Amino acid sequence: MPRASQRPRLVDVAEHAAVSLATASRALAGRAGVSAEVADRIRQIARELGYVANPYARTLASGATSTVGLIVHQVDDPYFAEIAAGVIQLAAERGLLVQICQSGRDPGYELQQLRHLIAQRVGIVLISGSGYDDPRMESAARAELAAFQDHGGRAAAIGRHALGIDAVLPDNEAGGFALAQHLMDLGHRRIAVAAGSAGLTTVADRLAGVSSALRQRGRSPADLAVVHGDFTRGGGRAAAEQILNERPETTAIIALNDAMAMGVLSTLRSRRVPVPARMSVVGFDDVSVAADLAPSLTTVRLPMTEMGRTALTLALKPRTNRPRRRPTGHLLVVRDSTGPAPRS
Amino acid sequence: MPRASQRPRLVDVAEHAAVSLATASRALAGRAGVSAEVADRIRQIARELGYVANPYARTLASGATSTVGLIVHQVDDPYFAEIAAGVIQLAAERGLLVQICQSGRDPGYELQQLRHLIAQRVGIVLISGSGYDDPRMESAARAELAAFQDHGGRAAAIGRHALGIDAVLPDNEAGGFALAQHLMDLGHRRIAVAAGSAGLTTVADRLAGVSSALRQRGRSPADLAVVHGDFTRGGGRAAAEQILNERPETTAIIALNDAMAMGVLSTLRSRRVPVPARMSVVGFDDVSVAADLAPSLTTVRLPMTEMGRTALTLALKPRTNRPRRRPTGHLLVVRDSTGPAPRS
DNA sequence: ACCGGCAACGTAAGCGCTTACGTACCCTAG
DNA sequence: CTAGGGTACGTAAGCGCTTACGTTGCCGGT
Repeated sequence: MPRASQRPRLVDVAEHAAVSLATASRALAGRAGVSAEVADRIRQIARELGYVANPYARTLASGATSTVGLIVHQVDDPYFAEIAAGVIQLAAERGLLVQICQSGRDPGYELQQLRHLIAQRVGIVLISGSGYDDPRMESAARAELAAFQDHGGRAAAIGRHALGIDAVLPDNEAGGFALAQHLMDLGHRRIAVAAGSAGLTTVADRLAGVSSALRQRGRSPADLAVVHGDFTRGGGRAAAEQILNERPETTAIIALNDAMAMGVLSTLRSRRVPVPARMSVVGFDDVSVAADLAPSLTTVRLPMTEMGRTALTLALKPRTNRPRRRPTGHLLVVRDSTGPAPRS
Repeated sequence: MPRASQRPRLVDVAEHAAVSLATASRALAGRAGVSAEVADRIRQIARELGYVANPYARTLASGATSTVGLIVHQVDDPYFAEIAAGVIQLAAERGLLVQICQSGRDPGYELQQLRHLIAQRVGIVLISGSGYDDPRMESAARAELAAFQDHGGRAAAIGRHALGIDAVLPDNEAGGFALAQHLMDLGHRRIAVAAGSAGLTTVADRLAGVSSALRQRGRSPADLAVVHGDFTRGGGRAAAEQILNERPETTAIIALNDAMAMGVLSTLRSRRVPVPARMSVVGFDDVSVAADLAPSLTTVRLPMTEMGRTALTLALKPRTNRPRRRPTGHLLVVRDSTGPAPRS
């Protein structure tokens, strides 16, 4: 069989430079054992020939992969898109390649994708999205990742903490707390929450923050009307419908992410409920469109792109005994979707 | 050096089945030359062992890659995110892995990414985004892709046509035509265009459609106020400012993509120009948020996710002599951002 | 003068697959 | 009964790298 590719190989470089394969390899890897002049000559020749190492051969020989696998729920969800953008940016700077997978918010499928990535021998796994409450799935993923790491793989999570790996974590609870506080400061007493699926840890955490803000003001979290949907615009629309129908006295809706907040705004608009005059709305994440909505959305900003970069940075560092947790900042961004509670 | 990975290898499977490497390989590849019973036994054992072929070894040996490289301008731009989602979906169904790169709208960097992907020996290259007017870059990319295809690589473009490879192409001209026609039907005579960078073929095509609609109504395209920015919300905001300042008589703005339309709406809102009462606005693409904006956006729908899938499908098919062009449908979606021209 | 040691290179053994080619065996036709 | 041919395997040669280990030559120290 003839050689498949016509690209120059390391032997070609070595021959041109009249050195052995080993020397050429060392020179290009910048490893010791080659005199400076020879190394320069080899590098020069490699450049002239347009030589780029075959990553398949390299990985096979060395066992060290340079590709990172990224699992997101959905790439066309702005939250994940921004995270992915961060990962891809940094990977490009480092000369790494990113293989991306969608889990479609399905824990079973996510586990399958994780296994697939590992089977494909990626060197680094980055997993984003909310953790699942389902102890089965979560511990299966945890086991998979532990085995992966034991064999030299690197892994980091973005926004989830129960996987036993390094994680970049926003303070979801403090964010929820800030949102609830902001609304109470504006005089709102009848607050409803448009929450994502009940099984997500992110939902639980953000909700806990809201509850604790209520408690701090001497109010019972039981007063809170919590409606679960999914973390999408459609979920937000449905949640808003339910809130308007079942809790007409509500004056403020906390959507636990921006996608849901957009759905909530959409429903309020079609029901002709003025925002914020009659109803205040807040979101969470501050995806980039949030500022351009009408009205612009009050929300908690998470640095998604940076979170992506940080996760990769973390995974690139030498592993520590115990998984590291890198907190991210968050910031309440007050815009036009919130205002004083209406006097009724 | 010890074996890096502890994963089962093909030899392990072969030994368990008491057959040779070659037989095991043939059985798992489903190739002829193995009796049915033996093949079944081998497959069974592989399953029990959790054997998954090492793609690095396989690619090195066979020369056939199973990874597809995807180049987009920016993953966190909804237009590209939806295309990427389509590609990733279909790739997952086919067991392929997607390596994704961002070009950041920079033709030079895009070319670099293209070279990088090819150097990384991907089997398929999918390139999206608008073509560039810069003949240097475009023909360099063209040459790179031609060489890639000559060595057995597969390539397809999404929304650009000058690369000499298979392409999935929306009818940008017809879309522009439909938008202009819609506005003229509503009585608008002072129309401005918030266009993307002048060097993009997509911009030229959409603009040509607008012009030809004007000509069809006996009006001169020279009347059109065309402002160039870039295909982002910021570009849209700036364009709208300029239009309001320099062409106050304008009653309708055609933004050549939805991102710009969002920027235009944002500026109009802050300048307190009622939409559509005083100004109509249209976009292009119909990204998923378009329907949830306030007012919801009249735009031309492009099936982005499907375009991504189609491009991969095209690249997967055996190559033809001449590059194929697969058109995509488009649809004028009339929503609340357009209305009759104000009587002044 | 001799020897230990180090720097600079070469040799060759893999990494885990695919696949061309060789071989044993059985079946059928002459 | 044997030649011919097909089927079902096994053998082994790579794919293009990395890297452990060997070899050479030169230096300084005693």
